[in-house]
Amino acid sequence: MEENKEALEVSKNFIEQEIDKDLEDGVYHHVQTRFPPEPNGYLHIGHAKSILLNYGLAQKYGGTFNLRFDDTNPTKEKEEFVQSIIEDVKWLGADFEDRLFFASNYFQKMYECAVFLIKKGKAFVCDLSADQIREYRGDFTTPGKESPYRNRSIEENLKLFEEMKEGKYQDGEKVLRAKIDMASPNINMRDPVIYRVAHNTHHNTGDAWCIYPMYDFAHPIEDAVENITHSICTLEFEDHRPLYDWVVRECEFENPPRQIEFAKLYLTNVVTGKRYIKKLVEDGIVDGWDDPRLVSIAALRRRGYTPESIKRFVELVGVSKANSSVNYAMLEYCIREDLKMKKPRMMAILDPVKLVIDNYPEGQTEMLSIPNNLENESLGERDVPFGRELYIEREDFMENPPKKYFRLFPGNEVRLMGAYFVTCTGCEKDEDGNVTVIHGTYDPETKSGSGFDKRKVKGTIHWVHADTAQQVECRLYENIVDEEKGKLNDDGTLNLNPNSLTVLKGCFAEPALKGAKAFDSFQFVRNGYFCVDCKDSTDEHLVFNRIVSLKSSFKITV
RNA sequence: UGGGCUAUCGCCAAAUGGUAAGGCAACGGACUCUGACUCCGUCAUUUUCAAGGUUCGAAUCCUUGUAGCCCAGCCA
Repeated sequence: MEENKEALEVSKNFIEQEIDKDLEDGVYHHVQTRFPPEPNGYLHIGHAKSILLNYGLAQKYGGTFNLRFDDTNPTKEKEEFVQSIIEDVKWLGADFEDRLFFASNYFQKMYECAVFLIKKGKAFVCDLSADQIREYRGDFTTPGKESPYRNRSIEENLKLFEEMKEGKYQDGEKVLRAKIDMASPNINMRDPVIYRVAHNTHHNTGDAWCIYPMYDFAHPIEDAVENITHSICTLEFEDHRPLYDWVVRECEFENPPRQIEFAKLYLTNVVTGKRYIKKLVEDGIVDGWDDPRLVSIAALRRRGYTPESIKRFVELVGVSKANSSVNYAMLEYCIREDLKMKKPRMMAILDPVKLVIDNYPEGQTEMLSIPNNLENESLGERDVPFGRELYIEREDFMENPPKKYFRLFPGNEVRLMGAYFVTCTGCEKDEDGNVTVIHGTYDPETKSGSGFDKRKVKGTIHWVHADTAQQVECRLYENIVDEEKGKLNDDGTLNLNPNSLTVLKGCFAEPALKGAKAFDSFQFVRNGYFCVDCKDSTDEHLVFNRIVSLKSSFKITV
């Protein structure tokens, strides 16, 4: 038993090892993490990794986790996104309690920090245009030139910055820059802009400010103000770490936070990246941010993924600094794992063909009690009507079967799931040779649950009762992108899957799904797990045994 | 091309100088009232990007290469 426990214990990831070290060395005495999204879009599976990682660390170390909106750029941010992000983070189970913060609520503090830097001679107001600043910055191989405004007096800088704040200048006319090192091999350290003028209405602060701090200046301050210990972000910010450290040092914060970077999550066969998702949504290629073909949190939720399955997925994937692309099959595995014990398994027929049981009394209907989930008795049973005429899956019958075909063919006996054994006696066809009706006979002795064991059958098929079945429309969703990492091709195109949405009409479901209004949209998961569209009213899942295959791709330009 | 980072099975990923975990996928086989699930087995020893070196011992240390990712926004 104890051995088992140990085997199950996952080894610590590199971030946890770093935290252990910090705690041992007394650098920090607690752990405080945060998830700091900019409210400029919907969250996706990649964010889930960050959210669950940060929340998980806080939990493991007995610390707390904040949700903070990094809303320092009024031109991109919207209230709509704030709401959706809050909803998604909560749904994932990352409990930030009452610690919901906005970077924009720290604008005064950031302003004071900027003034403090000016007074220390560490920041200056620069009149160079954006283009000029770029020229002065140099490039990878040539060092930058110092701005002619770099050596203004502290008094002048203070006055000018105050005027920037008061709205005396147009957008782009002046900026505040940190005074660091124009010759640094790290371009981020070449006197970076830390405040710009932007006469925009902010979703939170309205028109209170017309100067806004840049990420590199704002983020370390946000972290420090919230007493964050470990500021976890993605790899592309590694080059910014020296600047992060510069800001917290020069602003003289006590117990400054520490930035640690990890590799983003990429999934094969999907579009990650807000930019591409946005394009797909705006071009109407998908139906919205929660279209089940996407991997936004909202889409995954609608598609039937549970928070637990996503959490499990993130744990399985692990954390490292190596750029990698996780196989989509891993995500599917996680949802199958989660669903197979928790959800009832009901029957539906996607491609129906009638099966008539000729020796079953005409007009008779009986209710069969079928377990909702054989592996989890606590999910109970449901009543399913059974009668003379049923629908079964077209591919569960073959007139001339190949070897090892265990389902229905003339002379073969199979079990109707939860019901009786039925032997195929033949079929009717139309003039084109398509099967229209299959005939069979059943054996009353073989009723499910009766303990009948005189003979066995190799195949079991699902069915619905023709008279009482619900006619439904099924939407089969595949991933929208059929390409590694969901990234752009060299020619600026994305490979899309033409069969990402297949609408099947004339499908039938058992009556128990009657309340499942949203049955009009459900999702192929893998090896037959389908779920009803969870958007509106239900989260029922169905089980099936067919696989939909991918076909060739077409392209769109993004 | 300057700087930063990374490289371990088809895909993730452990191993912190002591003799290559685990999961996904795949493939066998058993079981089966869902061809699912479950179970059992196989899956890095001319082995850790390559080539040298140090060491009793190297994925781990050193040297020299190679490949990939990120950076020249008044975005985050």
